[in-house]
Amino acid sequence: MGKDGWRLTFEPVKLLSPRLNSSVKATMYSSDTAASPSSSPKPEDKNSHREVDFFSTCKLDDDHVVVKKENSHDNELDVNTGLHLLTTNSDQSSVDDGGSSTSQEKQAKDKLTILKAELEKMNTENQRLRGMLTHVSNNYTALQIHISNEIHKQQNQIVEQNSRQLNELVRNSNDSSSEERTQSGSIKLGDKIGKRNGRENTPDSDGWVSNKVSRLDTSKNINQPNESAMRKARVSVRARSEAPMITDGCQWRKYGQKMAKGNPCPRAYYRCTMAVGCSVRKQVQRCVDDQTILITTYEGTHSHPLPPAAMAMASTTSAAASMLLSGSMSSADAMMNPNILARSILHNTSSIATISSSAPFPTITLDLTHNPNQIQRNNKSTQFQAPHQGQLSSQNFAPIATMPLQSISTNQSKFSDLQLSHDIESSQLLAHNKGQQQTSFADSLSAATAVITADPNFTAALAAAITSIMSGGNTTTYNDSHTSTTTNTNLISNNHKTSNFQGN
DNA sequence: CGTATTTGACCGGCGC
DNA sequence: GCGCCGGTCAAATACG
Repeated sequence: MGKDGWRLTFEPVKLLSPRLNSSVKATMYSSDTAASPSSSPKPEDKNSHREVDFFSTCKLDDDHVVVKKENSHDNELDVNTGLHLLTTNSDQSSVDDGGSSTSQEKQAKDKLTILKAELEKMNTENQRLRGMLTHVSNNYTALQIHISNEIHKQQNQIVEQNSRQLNELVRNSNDSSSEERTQSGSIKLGDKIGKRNGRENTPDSDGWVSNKVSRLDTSKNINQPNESAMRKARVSVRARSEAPMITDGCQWRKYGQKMAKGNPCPRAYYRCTMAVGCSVRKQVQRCVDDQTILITTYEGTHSHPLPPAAMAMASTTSAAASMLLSGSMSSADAMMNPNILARSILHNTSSIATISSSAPFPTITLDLTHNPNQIQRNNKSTQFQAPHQGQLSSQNFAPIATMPLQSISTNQSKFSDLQLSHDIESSQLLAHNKGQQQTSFADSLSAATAVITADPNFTAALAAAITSIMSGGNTTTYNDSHTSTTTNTNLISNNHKTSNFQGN
């Protein structure tokens, strides 16, 4: 919008001061006639109708039509924020008008009042925009998930169709004596596919790991050789924290704890309790190498609105999971090309985000334990981040998707907040302020996830990594277990209806 | 007393 | 077939 537009739409702000109404209106009209070449007022009445035309031709929305209605307080809330750029000019014109009739002190008071009102309006507008941003962010995430699911559904249909066509070919090629037997076999295979698909789409399917995958499925379906290995994407977050669990804005209920092999620290299992049917679960475990590092592994997609505090983490995990799933990378491909992505991306960067190619679950790891200085210092060698327990050795854990160094540098000021270095952590521990520490971490994490998700380089790096894997592998397989990503589950028992917010 | 957590039992996958 | 392991369930317990 041009400068003229700003001035013209800003004029209603002056209506805050009734005393200035007449002069302001005069200014507005003069501005209208003099400085709106793009607008084309309809040649009707030159006063009242002209005002209507002015707003309409400035492409203002309904809110601004309201502004036109009356110079009441409602108007004050609907002023375009971009117009503040001309506040000085407009104020000067107002002051000039007033200066001719009142003292300068009164002018200053009026000006102060106007500025205060404008400040309030800006705050209001800021909050409104913030709300809109949250809303748009929510919609974006939901849309992304929906698109991903639709793609998977379509691919699933293609797989099923191809399977049936293959069976028909086999049946037709056989002689009449064996036709019946082959046909029954085809039906069985089709039934299996259908049953599997049906189960994946039913609410009963487990949104978590689904260890109860049928053996028949994995052994008989030639199109899905790695189904059991591609159940679901996980997003793992590594961060330094003394707290037993990081604060991510969601409500969790602990439902189990196990001693995992190779780690003296127990692994805790949590499920989201913000909604009854929410399938999101997470595992929390301390790193075996450095027990100050807390590894939180998320899986699933929230089926309910999230508070702003939880949006950052949820957006990050769901986006990362969607990206992983849309890659449709077979585990075998990844295992055979453990470093292909590392080679395909920048060599001289340290890992901020890593994708685990190890079976059984595609896992993306966001490492928040290194400060940017360390990252840049160590950029010579691709630093391996200790994998989540159960993610095998470094040979199998390929640090493949890395944030470009330039991106890190660009966002260094932001990342300096999120990279919880030892120094910061130690000072916080010395302060014995655990709550403050966790709040700081939550803020840092929010900032981190916001930066990560907003950074196109990060997305591009992940996309390039996945594309590289897909193009590098000989087989492009689709695993319909992806559809379970957003499938809700009823496994959560009814006695879990209440929850305790665990934000420390 | 209601709710959350703990913890042993159970289940399924997987390797040998 | 057996044992190991990860994940989940659910009764027991703790807690406010």
